[in-house]
Amino acid sequence: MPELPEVEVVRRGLADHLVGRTVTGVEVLHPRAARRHAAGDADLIGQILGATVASAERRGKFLWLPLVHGGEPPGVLGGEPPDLPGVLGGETPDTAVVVHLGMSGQMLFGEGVDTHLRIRVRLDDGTLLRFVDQRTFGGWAVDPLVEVDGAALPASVAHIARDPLDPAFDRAAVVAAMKRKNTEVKRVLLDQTVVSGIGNIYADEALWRSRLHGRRLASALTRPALGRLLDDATAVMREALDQGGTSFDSLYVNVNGQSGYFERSLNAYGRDGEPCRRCGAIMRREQFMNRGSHFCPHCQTVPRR
DNA sequence: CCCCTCTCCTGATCGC
DNA sequence: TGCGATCAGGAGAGGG
Repeated sequence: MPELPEVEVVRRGLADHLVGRTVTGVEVLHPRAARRHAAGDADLIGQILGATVASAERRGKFLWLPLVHGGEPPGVLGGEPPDLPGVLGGETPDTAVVVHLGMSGQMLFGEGVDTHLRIRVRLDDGTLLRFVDQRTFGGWAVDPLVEVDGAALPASVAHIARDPLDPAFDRAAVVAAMKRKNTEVKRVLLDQTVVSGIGNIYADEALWRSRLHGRRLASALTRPALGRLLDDATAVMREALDQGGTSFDSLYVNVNGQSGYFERSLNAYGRDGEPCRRCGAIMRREQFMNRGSHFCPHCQTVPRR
């Protein structure tokens, strides 16, 4: 399940391979991959074809590729990277391809035969970019870029809060927003309009580190406790990103398991029935929000309610 | 506005 | 061996 660290690994790979490249071919092979593009497959293709990728951006779990359209390819044909981020050949992008990996999406470079190939893009240097997605929860769309709070965001990403790795992330404001929520704290961690990038795995890990049960009410926790929880979520995602750099190939993220990180470093997710690494109590799993929640019943006491 | 439930999808796995 | 049921969950639509 790609959450912030896995998506950031993908973003870096896209930045390395796509910036300055011009799209010479696009095929949409499965209608669900373009369902978020309201104007339809043909329009999506038309907006990407011939465009040049200016950069590779991310907020939370959303990726996007700002596009420069028309005319001369920018002066990077000799391989010179653009020196102004987000600006290529003097043009400012006003649209972007938004990519969400959903549950199982992968962005892969090179020729390949994939059962779940959804979109293929040919680039001006001859390479092929493949969007492969088994469960089809992911997809692509082309959106106008809009300015929100000093950031240029695709319209469909405008409602997503900054993530903890964003230099402009406002920790105090997020803690205050968490405190205002009259709902269980795990819901708040997963609410991408409060803080983005955290999914089910890192929510469980952060709650374990903070010794909090996810069903505790956010509004009943102290601001310092909420701050520590946010810091724990940030730390676990940073550590995962660090390990992602070594245990994942930068372009071939295995979202279905078997990475070094998932084998070694998870303390909560998927460890039900095993001893807590802190106290030895047997970890438990319960249903919450139609998904699994993993916790230590000794370290993370269940609220009465 | 706020909160919460449901739905989309397909491969792996399990029990009979 | 086959087959149906269950499970996994990000995000948004829609209900209360």
